[in-house]
Amino acid sequence: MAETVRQRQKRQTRERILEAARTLMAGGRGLDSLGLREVARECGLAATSIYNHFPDMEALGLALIDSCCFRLRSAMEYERRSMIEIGPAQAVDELVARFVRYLGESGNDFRLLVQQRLGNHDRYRLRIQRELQLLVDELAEDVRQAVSARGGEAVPAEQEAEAVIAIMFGVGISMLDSSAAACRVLADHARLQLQMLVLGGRAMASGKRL
Amino acid sequence: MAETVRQRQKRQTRERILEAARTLMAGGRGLDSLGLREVARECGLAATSIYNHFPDMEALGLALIDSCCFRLRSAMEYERRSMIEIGPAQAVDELVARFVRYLGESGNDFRLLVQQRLGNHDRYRLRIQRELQLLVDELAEDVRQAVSARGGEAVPAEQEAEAVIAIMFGVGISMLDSSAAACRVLADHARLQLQMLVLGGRAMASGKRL
DNA sequence: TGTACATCAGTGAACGCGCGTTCACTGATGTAC
DNA sequence: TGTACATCAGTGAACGCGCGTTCACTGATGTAC
Repeated sequence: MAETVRQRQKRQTRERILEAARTLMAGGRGLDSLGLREVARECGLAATSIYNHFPDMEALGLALIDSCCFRLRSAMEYERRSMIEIGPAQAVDELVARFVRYLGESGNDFRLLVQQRLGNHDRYRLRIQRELQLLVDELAEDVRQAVSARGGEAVPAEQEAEAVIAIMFGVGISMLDSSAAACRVLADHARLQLQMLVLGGRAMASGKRL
Repeated sequence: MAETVRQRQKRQTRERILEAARTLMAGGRGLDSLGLREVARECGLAATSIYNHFPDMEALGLALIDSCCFRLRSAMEYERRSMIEIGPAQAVDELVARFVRYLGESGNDFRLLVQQRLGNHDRYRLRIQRELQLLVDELAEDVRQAVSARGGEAVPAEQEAEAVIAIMFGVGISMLDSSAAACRVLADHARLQLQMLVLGGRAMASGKRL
């Protein structure tokens, strides 16, 4: 059955609430300090109306985290598709370029996720950890596929993927506070660091050790 | 002139306040949500007494951040000394071992620092960014010295150091939520990832490209 | 050394404020006949 | 199609509570003579 007017309005209001919360988190505030009345004010609702959409503030926070996870996942999943076809050098460039684009569009999401990954709220934290692990797993799988498709030696793919994410996130965090010019420099850093890592993965796969 | 009784007591109370604040931050709460009365309760003082030591809550937060930075710096600075003398393989092991020990002793410090690095409070954030940059700079300098002492080729030291810190922090964050057994596995990951990176740095220094 | 005064860490009451949540209510939308 | 009733998103007042900060005060410690 088609959505009734009431259902549509309710859905739209819910989206307005989440969008308002997302707006308020810009600037790096902790999710701890997000206030119900503040969210209501931001989206032009009475404070109590929020309770028609979320049973309490915790549920609102979780929904916000979920939407951030979804956007991160979408951005990076699209990315990983193309990685198999192009070579490792281009793959690194693509990966960085897309991550930079994601940060430009959803930098505050990223900030929120990394922040809450360390927060005291178990459900938020577990949700984010799971999401990031999926990211690593998918990247590792792609590394495996890409390498085997090109007939290369086996590399420690899972470790390489983990390090790739760590390096990108590290640079990403620095980018959040940087000007556009500084971001370009940081993106160069990320590319170089990832190249270094991938070279090391190859070396290790062909038996080299420190 | 020697410290008077009053001065000593004041200093000790100040330390008690900071220690109480530090205790309360265990478990990953945001610094945003740390309350004055809560801190006072934790260290057995009247709430208003805090104002004899810190002009406001912001100053208390900043002092707390400072003490966390100091402990991180001390832990890692001691580490870096020995890096020049031993080889790269042992240096990686040492680095990871000391970082793991630091996390064991001051895991909550680390959590707080990484969290506030993304916070909305400019002074906190800048202080932490500066501290981490110093860590990277010192590590880069050591990489340069160690490599040149052993007659190796020039490696992109600054980039390597940045990636080393990113990888260690990434693993460190995962360790915060992990059992002792899982931590040992994660430490293995860190070692492998760092070895991979250093191998890649060497390859890159000798002209290899992707 | 003893005394009189100054300093100042710590106290408890009070301030105005915004918090999350509950409640009874309104009125537009949906539904059954 | 028209009507009578049910649903439920949104409202505004009210709750108890803890917040950061101020203030005048106490009494132990420090200092000058």
